[in-house]
Amino acid sequence: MTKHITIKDIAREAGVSVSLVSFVMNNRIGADGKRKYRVSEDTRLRVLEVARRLNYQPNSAARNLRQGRTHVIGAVLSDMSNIFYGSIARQLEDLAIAHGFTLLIGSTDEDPGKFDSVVRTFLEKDVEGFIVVPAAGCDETMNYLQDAGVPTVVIDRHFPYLRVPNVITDNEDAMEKAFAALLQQGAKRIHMVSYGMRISSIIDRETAFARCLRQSGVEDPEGRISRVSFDMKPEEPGQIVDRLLADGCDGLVIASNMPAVSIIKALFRRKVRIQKDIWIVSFDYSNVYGLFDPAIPYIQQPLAEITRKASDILFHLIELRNAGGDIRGENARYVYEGTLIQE
Amino acid sequence: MTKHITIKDIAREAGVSVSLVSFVMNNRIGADGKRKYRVSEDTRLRVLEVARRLNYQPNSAARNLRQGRTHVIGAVLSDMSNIFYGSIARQLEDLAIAHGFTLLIGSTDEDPGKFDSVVRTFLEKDVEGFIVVPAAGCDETMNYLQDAGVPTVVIDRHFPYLRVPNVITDNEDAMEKAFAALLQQGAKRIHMVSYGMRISSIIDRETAFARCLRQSGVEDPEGRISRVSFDMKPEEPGQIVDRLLADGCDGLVIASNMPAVSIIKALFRRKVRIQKDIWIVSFDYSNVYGLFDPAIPYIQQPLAEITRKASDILFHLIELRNAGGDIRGENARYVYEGTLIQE
DNA sequence: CTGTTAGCGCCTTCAG
DNA sequence: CTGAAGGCGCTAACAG
Repeated sequence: MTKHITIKDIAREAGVSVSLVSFVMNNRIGADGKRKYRVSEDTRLRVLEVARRLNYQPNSAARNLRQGRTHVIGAVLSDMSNIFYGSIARQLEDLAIAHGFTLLIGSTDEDPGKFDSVVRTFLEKDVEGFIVVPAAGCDETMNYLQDAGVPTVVIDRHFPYLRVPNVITDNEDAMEKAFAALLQQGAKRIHMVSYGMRISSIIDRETAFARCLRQSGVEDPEGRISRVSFDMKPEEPGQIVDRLLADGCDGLVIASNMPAVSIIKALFRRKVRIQKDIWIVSFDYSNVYGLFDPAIPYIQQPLAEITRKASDILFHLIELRNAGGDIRGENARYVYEGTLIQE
Repeated sequence: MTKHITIKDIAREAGVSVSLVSFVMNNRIGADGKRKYRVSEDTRLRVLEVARRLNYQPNSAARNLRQGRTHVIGAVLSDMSNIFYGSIARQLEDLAIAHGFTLLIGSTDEDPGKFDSVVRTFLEKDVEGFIVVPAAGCDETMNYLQDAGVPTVVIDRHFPYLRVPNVITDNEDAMEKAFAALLQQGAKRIHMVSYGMRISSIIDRETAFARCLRQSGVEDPEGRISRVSFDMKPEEPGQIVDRLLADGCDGLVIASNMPAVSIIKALFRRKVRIQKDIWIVSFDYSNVYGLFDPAIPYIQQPLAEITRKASDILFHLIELRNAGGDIRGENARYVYEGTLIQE
């Protein structure tokens, strides 16, 4: 059992008072270039020396209690074992560190119940703010965060009735790019494989897809959209592929990387020649796209920009709030363009 | 700025003392089926009602300070945007929640400097224990954790000189299985692509590979091992593949999923027919393996068992330590078998 | 069954 | 430039 060293121990050892130790430890240089506290160089060095010798570790619980701050933020994501969210988590981690914060990460599995429980847990840990990917049906929790004035930024999706800052990709525009790529390949009978989840990113992609189809003279776009569930059952991809093939589909947009992998495998097993018998364009990176000739193009979201912007906003809100401001009402929306990539 | 409700507010509102409120909030039922504190049902309900009405949120900083516990553990991993570690992180998250803990996750990028800085940050946040994937060269930090008696479990790798509990896959055995699969396919000239990092998992796989080769009559196994760096440069895979092909390689073990994807892509671009001109067996899951016929077999590590065992041990150590025990010296080692999977 | 009280470690005014 | 002292919110003796 390690006995924890406190500033008291240091004070005794250095022959000064606890407050002096505290002064030394927090002697940041203010905006005016002057030090916050005036301590003689002599005692400063002595205290520092003792602290190092005793291997002093400040107790954050005490500091948190005293200052009402934790320097922790929370990221509430869909599932960090999915590479898309794993990358987001990783980038947010680096950004948090750069701002002197620590990042808590929670997965919701697109379940509003889990979403709520992650948020409550993090709130109990006194996170100072959130970056969230809201699950479908989590309105109540989001409203709570908004009403409570907890600094929160929504990414990846938008929430029409929610007045919080929002950073996303322009999904309708992205779909138009994907669709155009298929047309250019000469695809005549284009289908889409989407998610059943009613979240804005997916809905926007579907909306744009339907519009594109109509512009190509298709009257019933809905008949060209197949949907898989988030926790994909093993038989789903095969069933969908059979339906697509029966309909003579020769061009396919897939709305996300997870279903893309499954659909591509199902096609592969049926000996369908990908990028020959059927042209595919997908959303979000997967390492399988490069294994075809030509490679499967995909829409790349500017995750670096998105995470960057989101964390900038969040840290700004946190500052604002700590300065006593009311942040409710801050609800700017930032939309970035996706890029069609072909490896 | 939300005014925080404290037990004091509740006490005033409910007309009782703060301690009674505290009793009510912490009135867990002990192992003996009896409550820890005796509070009349009447006041209990009244307090609970007021707490709910005022939307009371306990202040964890104060609680942490008082009890010296945070109910937070840290996972120090290589890079959570890699699916292998992302899955581990995700499973550890669920296990932590199940034990009433919250998980902090940090990435090291296999850099001992980052490793150290993540550990220090988490220590400052008063984590109660660690599950770590040690980077090569992080001995100093690990020694510190060991000496300080911080509950720590090492996974994925082992550290010969370190006396902390360890949960890993039997990598030598796994390599034997992988090698046997290649022999069975009739491969005559077998190579290995490995990582340059000197971490035990990789070393063990290389050792077993060399042994297998020698048993097949190859005198210079080292000449059959190519190594890529962790932050793989774009040209590396192509250069390695060219070397393999020049040597007439017809069987290949790849020591990890990340290089596997790159090597497979490089072979693909050179029109080498995978599982025909050259047989591949890999380690750890990737979704590209299933896109070949037959699928590329791979060694699957029992991550669920490993994370489960590791967290069981960790929570046990934490309990022990909180009961005043000295946990230094606990250094059991648990080794699980990998499985050769072919989709 | 209920109330009083003493800190947990730290920061920060207020005096000297 | 330095020291003393109060208190952040909560828990756990200790009294009643």
